[in-house]
Amino acid sequence: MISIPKGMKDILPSDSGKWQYIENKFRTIAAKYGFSELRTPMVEHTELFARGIGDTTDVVQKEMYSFVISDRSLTLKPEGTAGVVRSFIENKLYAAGLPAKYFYITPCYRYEKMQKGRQREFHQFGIEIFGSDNMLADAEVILLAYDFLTSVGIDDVKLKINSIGCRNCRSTYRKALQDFLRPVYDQLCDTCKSRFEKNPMRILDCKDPDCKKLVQGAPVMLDYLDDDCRNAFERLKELLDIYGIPYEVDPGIVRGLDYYTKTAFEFVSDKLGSQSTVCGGGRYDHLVEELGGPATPGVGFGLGIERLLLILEASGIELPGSNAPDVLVCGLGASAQKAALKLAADLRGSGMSVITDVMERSLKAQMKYADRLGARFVVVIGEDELSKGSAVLRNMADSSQEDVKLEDLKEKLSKLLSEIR
RNA sequence: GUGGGCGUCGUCAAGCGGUUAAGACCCUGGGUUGUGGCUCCAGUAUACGUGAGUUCGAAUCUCACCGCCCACCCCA
Repeated sequence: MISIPKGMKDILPSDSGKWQYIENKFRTIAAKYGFSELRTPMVEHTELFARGIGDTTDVVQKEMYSFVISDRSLTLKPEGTAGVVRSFIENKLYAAGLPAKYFYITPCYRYEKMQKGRQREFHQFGIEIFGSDNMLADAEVILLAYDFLTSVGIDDVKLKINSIGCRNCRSTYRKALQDFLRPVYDQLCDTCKSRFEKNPMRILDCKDPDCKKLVQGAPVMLDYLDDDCRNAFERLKELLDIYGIPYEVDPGIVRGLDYYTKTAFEFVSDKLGSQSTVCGGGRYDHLVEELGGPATPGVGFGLGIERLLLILEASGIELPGSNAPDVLVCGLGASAQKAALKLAADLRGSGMSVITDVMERSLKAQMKYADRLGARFVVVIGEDELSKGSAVLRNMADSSQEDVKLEDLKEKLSKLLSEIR
């Protein structure tokens, strides 16, 4: 047997309804806020991610699905934003006027070790707003995510926000933090030693008890923001209050992708094991420019669909979206079968979901079949009914049944079905 | 890259040195009623991850490999 590659997951028929529901919900909400879908290819030039995400990040250094074909190095997208930015620039979408608002739904690929809430192929949807450096844009991005999560019934995720400043404040802060830690460098744990140069802000978040002690009293990013960035952060908090979105300031939020500036945020859940982030995003004021476009600020989020489903499941939230047919039509005997098949086609024509048996099994077996599929009604046509020009209509929910004239059946059924829905 | 746990019918799950390797669910057929869900009867399976080793004897013990899961790291 050839099995699925590690880290990949089939989305089985028993689950695909949930996926469709989630995707539709997101499309609907995104449209409500004026976002349009932008679809970009699965594969981009490796360089796009190296420059966009940052070539010192873990994602780029060791997690990309890259391959060389015909002397070009290509990579399966590890996240959604870079491709959208590339397309925005390449198609000169900025010329159509700003702000520009897009959403996407896409698989992503990262070569990592599997664990709860983490796969090598995973699915993400997200939004981006280009052209606004105003916190109204950041707040709208967060609002949309919040609106979405609430609308699918999730009410216990926490929003954590932070500002990691612009380039200027960040480099002064970085220095200050390194200066603070340098005297105790030798006492840091091994991972933190390697973080010291690469990503010193992560040291603040280390779980090692020794490191925790050592970072006591360390400088805090928020104290190093320049006036502009501090005002922006205050403004963002104000706007979140206006929208009535609860949040908590967490100076430990440091997005792992290099392109972020100022606003960084995460929606976290305690139902995800150690991968607690279900949605993450922030502002990236230089990404468009760095990738060769006109200086254009941007802000957006990405939300992990698998993680969302994990939360929903752990919360006992049932999603609508069953594939149960409306009716099973059963014909007993050759001429009744003929009538049944015609009837089924007719009913489908009027929009109902109709099953007929394709194994010519007994009535009893077909009833079981209907039950297993969750069919709401069964129509039985036997020789008796056929000669009377009628059929038996059975309601599976309450086991009631009645004779109905064939010509009245369609109308009767659609009436009953509309009552149920 | 580093740790820890686990691999028995399609699924769940007993068995822990000698068993015809339980049981339940699912599935199929049938009884009560041309008719499901409840009930009763019957039926179907090449199930001990792979390979070595220990032993008179291994699903049970040892080792290796493979696979799955979880955690570190990182992130959606």
